[in-house]
Amino acid sequence: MAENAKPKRRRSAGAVVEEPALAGLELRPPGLTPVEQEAYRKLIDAIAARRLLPGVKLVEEDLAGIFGVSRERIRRILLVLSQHDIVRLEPNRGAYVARPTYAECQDAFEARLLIERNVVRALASMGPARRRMIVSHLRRHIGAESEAIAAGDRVAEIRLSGEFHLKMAALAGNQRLLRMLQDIVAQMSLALAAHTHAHDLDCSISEHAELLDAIDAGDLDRADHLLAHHLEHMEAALLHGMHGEEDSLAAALGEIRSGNA
Amino acid sequence: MAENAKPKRRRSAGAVVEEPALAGLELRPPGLTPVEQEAYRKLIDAIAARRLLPGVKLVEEDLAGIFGVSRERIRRILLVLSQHDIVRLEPNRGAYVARPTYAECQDAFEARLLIERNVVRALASMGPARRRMIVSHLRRHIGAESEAIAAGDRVAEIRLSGEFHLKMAALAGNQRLLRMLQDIVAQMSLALAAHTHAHDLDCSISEHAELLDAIDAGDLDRADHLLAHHLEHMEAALLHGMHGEEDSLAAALGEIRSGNA
DNA sequence: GCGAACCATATTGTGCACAATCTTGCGCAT
DNA sequence: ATGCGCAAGATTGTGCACAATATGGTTCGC
Repeated sequence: MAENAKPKRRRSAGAVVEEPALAGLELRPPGLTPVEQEAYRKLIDAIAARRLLPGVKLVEEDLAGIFGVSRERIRRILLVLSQHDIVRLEPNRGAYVARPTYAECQDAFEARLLIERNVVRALASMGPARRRMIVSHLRRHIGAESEAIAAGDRVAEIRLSGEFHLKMAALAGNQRLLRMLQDIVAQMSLALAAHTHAHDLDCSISEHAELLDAIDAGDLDRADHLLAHHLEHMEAALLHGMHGEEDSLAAALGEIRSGNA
Repeated sequence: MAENAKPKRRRSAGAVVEEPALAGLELRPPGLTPVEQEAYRKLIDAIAARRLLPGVKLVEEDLAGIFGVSRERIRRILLVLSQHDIVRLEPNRGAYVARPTYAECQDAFEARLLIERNVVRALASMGPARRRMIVSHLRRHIGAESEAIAAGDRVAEIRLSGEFHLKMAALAGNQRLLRMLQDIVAQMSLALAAHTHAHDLDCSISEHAELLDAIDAGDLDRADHLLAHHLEHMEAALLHGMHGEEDSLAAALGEIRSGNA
């Protein structure tokens, strides 16, 4: 009687089911109607897949037309996105896909390392049964990553690579840390798109597999070490790509890559 | 020529100045006009000072009258607050000050411990000169806390106690971690208000002083240990207060303490 | 007397119209 | 030819009016 009003859902998102902890992965910003959440998710997807690049102007009326909703709804969505540092709102000028600065990236990396180390530690120190469950799920995910690479599907590869980290966080069970990481991953995706030219090394899949092995074995130190390496790898690549261009002419010229449609 | 457009600011907020890193303390949600940010800040202040209790209904028109702005502005502010889990927006029912659940508090505590340990570690491992600067600032803050206690100003005491932690984060220099902690502290303030009856031990000031001594001495391990103790102290008190009442009759009855004006 | 449907009121949700602001392109003077 | 100013168009910002929904009390039927 006094239970929640969500009797029978689950088993609707296709492949990602059977594991309740993964339910938190779905983006559900509060205060938005289902229709708005849909559009919100599509925007985030577009960013994760690099279809929306940093600096692109998001014209309200255009978005309204694309998603088939009114301009005020778009307006609310943009406001929410701005709270998560995914969109930059300039007064009287409009909304732009965020272009993270050097300092922001450094901060984000520090936060990410902090969160993910905690996540991996949590996973690796769970009971054997639960750990087996988790590892099995993540191995399947890596399988999907491999397929995407084999098929040459660059977009899917990028998306799945980021999702791997989010799935780990979801499985660790802390909703708050998961949401923090979601924001960070999105921002990092933007930073990589903006400042990295050869983004061949977003996330090497072999490192994912090794990390998973360590978790499987319950080897805390090794898992921690591998993760730290993995992330510092990314950080070095990104921060190197950004080195010196920040707030400089190059960054300004980089803004050219706007252009709608 | 290619520098930022912030030539000479600073030195405007009265007592809290002379330290650039503390500038990040001021709440500035993006996408809100200055007028809206003002109202936003007042709402957060009211929550930090326990003048706004969890579960209280926030009627749009009332707030509009109080702050002297239009209803649509209030609407935007509430949407932003909902993104930070400070306000719960129920469709067609209205906005309510959030009442964190047991699970949310656990997650928040884990995140908080993670962030603050990193903050304290960062502070304690800074160079001697910088460390002296920081410690001096924080000691002055503790002085203010003492005064509030001596004067019997309960409201100021609560506010300053929470602010101590935020100042440490601000001085550590990571903006993103700071903002995360701001959200967590606000939520925790709500949780304490909602579920703790004798909230005499929000934060004991002597623990702040001890922690600061350890940072001053550059004693990483001791600082880390003291912080962990300090927070676990709080956690135990809160989670004990909440034990069993979650989603139960008690929680439902607790909603009675609404009443506007 | 009890319960259920109904209506009045209060509150939130949404679309629209217009105001404010920025951008762009043109023309004019130097 | 170059730079300045101005006007037209495009885009964002805001208030208002009305629709949709929830709430609480009342009345009617059993």
